[in-house]
Amino acid sequence: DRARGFAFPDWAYKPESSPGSRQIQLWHFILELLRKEEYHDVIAWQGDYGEFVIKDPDEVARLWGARKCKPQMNYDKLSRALRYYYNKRILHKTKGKRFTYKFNFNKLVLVNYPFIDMGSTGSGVPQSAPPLPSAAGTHFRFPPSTPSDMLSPNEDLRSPGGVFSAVARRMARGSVSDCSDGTSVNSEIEDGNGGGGEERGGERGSMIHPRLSHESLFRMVHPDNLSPFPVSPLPGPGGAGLLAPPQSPALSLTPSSHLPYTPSPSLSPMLGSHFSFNPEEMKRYLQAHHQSVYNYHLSPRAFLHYPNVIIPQPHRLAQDKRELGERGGAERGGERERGEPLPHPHSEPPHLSPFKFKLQPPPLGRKQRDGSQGHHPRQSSLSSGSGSLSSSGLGSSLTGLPKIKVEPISDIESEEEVEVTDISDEDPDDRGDEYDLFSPRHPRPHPHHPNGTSSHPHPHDEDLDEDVFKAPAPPPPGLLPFFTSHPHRGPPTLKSEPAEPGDNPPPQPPAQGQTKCIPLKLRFKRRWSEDQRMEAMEEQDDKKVRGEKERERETERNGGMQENGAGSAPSPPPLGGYECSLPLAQRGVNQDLHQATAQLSLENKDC
DNA sequence: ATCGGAATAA
DNA sequence: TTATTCCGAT
Repeated sequence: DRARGFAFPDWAYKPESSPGSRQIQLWHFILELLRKEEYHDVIAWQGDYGEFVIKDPDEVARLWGARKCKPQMNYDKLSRALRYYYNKRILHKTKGKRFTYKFNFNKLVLVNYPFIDMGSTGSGVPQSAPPLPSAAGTHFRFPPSTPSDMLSPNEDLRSPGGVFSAVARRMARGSVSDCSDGTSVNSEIEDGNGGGGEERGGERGSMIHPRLSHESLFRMVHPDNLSPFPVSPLPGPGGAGLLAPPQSPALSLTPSSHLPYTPSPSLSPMLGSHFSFNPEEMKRYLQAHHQSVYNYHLSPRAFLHYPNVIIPQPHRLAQDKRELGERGGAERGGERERGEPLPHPHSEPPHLSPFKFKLQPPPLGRKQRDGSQGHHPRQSSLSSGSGSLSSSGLGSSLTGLPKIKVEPISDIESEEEVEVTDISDEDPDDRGDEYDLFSPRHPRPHPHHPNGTSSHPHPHDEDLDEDVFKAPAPPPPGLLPFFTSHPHRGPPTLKSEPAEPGDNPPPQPPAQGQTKCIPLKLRFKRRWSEDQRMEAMEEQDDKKVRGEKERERETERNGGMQENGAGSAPSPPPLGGYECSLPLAQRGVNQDLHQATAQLSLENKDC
């Protein structure tokens, strides 16, 4: 079964119709390659955070083809697949840079996947490298009776030899090359017997906790065994250790900040109620980002996995700021703030920018879809001063809503395009489970950002990445008003139902401006560029806040927690000097590459 | 190079 | 559903 032999956790595989068959997805594969030094001449992190360059498109294609047993694979095809990620917002293209794409790692990832270690070990890793999942972090403590028991007390979790390294090593085998579906070939993980072996020899010796199973560890991180993040476990080359290469030094909440990385989102509340973390930090972190979280309709459910995490409530930044200042220390654990949803800070009431809604044929083959629909409105477009969406029938019918594509009429930039996808046909329960919350499959954008100034994509577009979003929990049936036009003018805005004081976490706050409701039954897909602009704005705000409290925070940081200062390399001087150091052991690298490739061929023999 | 529609596969 | 394949457009 899959239980024992996966190179990647389940979520990394696309569920295939056929039960036993799951295949690695391209982006995981890419991440995989990016992790391995052997392939650094083929593909490597480079440039901004999350950015990577395919140095040898043909080779990458070849490798991909090998993995998928598609000998006819070429870059043209591969790139098409990559382009499909654009709308999924897993990737986007770095314009102007050949063969350069950018992963969508971002703060949302952090919010959703706090276990990702934002720290760094200081190894010469490119800024563009993503953070690694890690049990690291000083705030993190393994509860007794968890796999942590198996860890030596002194083990520095952050080090390459840390838990995740072990996990990763275990998970890693055979991941680079098999035409398998993850059900068969990769089953040698636990015992390290199988075909992989590439770096196994080296790893073997350093294997720290042989008894830790991927599963157990994984569950530690993710109760449901659903990792949101590419814990893609490719063991690093040789004994170097798998964490060696891609440690990201640079995942900061505010990329433009001078801080190497932000204080603590690295706190890793991964153990459910067992973990410990600095509430203050977490709070700050969350507060700094909840806005965007909400804007992106991240369901508070996402936090269910982290009981101690205060579910962010919509606040105004200024307010947050104040609050932060006030509460110096103690935290009331699970208490939540209940703030009035406020407009997005930087919402400008721009002139109305009409959208036109392209109705898209609803996906066929869905239950209620066919039979019940009186069918979608036939308007191909409509202008909306505000909330005209309701006229689309959204307000009255929860089902049978057509897919609509929203795009600003006035804006030539196709990047402003917004797509609204109806999901009314989905079973609300489907999204109920947390898995979905982490699922990369359901991009959700939000209303067009009013900010008109940032319409031109800067060449140096800040690397404000977005992540993939998940639809929020559906509101109690029957309570859905939907789009309500707001008295104010402004771009069409969506409104969400005010939270029921009771149990249901508050739905999304306005994404912006005097925005309102977002039909919970809608999912949005939007291009990054727009998100980025949006994020950029938020970043500004963050920075503002940060700046004012910088000193204070500095103090807190040092006092309240050691971050990664203690155990391992102090804040590494990470940035810079990676690309330059790339052409290091060209020889060795190539050798490794050959080796790997050879092995690849070997393992693929059964294609 | 890059993009994305269309048809199709698994 | 996620690619794969093909391909015309930019």
